[in-house]
Amino acid sequence: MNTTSRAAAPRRLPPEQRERSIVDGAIALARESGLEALTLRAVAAKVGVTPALVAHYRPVMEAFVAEVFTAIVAAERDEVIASYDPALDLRANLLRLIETLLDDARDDVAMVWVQSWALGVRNEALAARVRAEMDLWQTALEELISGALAETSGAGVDAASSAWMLLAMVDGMSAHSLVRWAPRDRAALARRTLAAVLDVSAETTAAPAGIDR
Amino acid sequence: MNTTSRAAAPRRLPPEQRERSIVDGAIALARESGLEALTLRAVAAKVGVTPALVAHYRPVMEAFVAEVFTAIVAAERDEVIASYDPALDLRANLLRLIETLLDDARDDVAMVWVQSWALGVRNEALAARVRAEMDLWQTALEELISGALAETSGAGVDAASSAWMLLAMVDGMSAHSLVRWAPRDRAALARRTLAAVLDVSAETTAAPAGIDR
DNA sequence: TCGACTATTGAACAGGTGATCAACAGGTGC
DNA sequence: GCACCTGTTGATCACCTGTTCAATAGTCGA
Repeated sequence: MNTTSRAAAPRRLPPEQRERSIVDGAIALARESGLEALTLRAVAAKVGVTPALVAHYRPVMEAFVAEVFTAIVAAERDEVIASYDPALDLRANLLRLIETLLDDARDDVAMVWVQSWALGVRNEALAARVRAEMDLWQTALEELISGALAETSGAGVDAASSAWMLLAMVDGMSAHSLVRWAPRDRAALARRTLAAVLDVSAETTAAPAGIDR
Repeated sequence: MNTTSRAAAPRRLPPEQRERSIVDGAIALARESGLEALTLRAVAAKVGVTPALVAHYRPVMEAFVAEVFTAIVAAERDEVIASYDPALDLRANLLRLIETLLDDARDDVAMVWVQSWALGVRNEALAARVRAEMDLWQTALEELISGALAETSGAGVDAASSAWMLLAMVDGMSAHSLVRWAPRDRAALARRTLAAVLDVSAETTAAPAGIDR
């Protein structure tokens, strides 16, 4: 009932099925305990097989870590981006997006990201995947932002660098949350973050909850 | 001429001197290769002594890592804060500060920070030190920012949350730099970052324009 | 039913980690 | 010059890591 959550799998599975089982187990493990917890033996225990079998399906652990990273963050990105609500304007959607990314419930993915930057220093395969995923985030955000700027009167604001700043800010806050260093009101911070990035006066939203001063 | 940069130390040293030698070696090693490289044997090799001697002076490695972290980032903070130039106004000083923090030359300290967040998940002693250092940064920045806001017309901007955002943004960019994901012009980004945090129109040069909505 | 194919295992390897401790040896005081 | 004190070492422990490979055993087709 702890780490060995999955019962020992049936003795012999078709390769595709076993492979999926191992990859899924690794993804679940990384979500729970971070990318650093992805050891051959830990994955094997999680899935209920021998370390040698994990090594059989994923011979190079470094590459496996990179693969798991991509699977996790790509899924998250798809999910977050897909939660776009056409009924709302772009600015409201952006705010929702930031709130989602800063949500405590996403601390598992935050841990994966932070560890990916640290591990990327010595795992170049991982670093390349990290850059690719960040490019995708940057592109997606830039698109949303330039749309939001067009809605409001955001002339003179560079959407690309806004996206860059937004990513940096969200990622920085994620990193901080790993050591539990966070401000009291994350929602207020999300609004302030958006305002800062879109370079508008702090209180645009007519403040249903005044941010304070 | 490589990692064993220091010649083997004289056979027997007074404890304070030996201790300092070991701590200094560990700090140098962490700067070069990150906190994760701080192993008993690596530090010993760096200083030119036996692993057992390192363990003798620092019996618990986890605590030693936390200590080295504090030494490195506290020194950096002191240095950066001390480079305040009274001849310039506060905003200019803030800009210089951001530029300094984003400078490539500080990638070593950036690596220490990012690894500290990742390691802090499992090293609570380290996490506590990290929070303490971040508090000090936050306080120092908040002071500078509130001063800058008083100089210019920064009414309505909350200095505390500005400091928070600035830290997040700088830290996020540091994390990104570890996997070499960075924009071309860091100086321009520093200006844009400052403008965003102080909540002023994006292009202070071009559009001193009215902040609309 | 039996053979072939192959998924899976157990065991071992070489290398890494932090930590411990009896024994050695340099320096100082007598 | 000798003895004590203690800084320092070498060896060893238990445990971790990824990787390899011969041997086992499940399953399917003939």
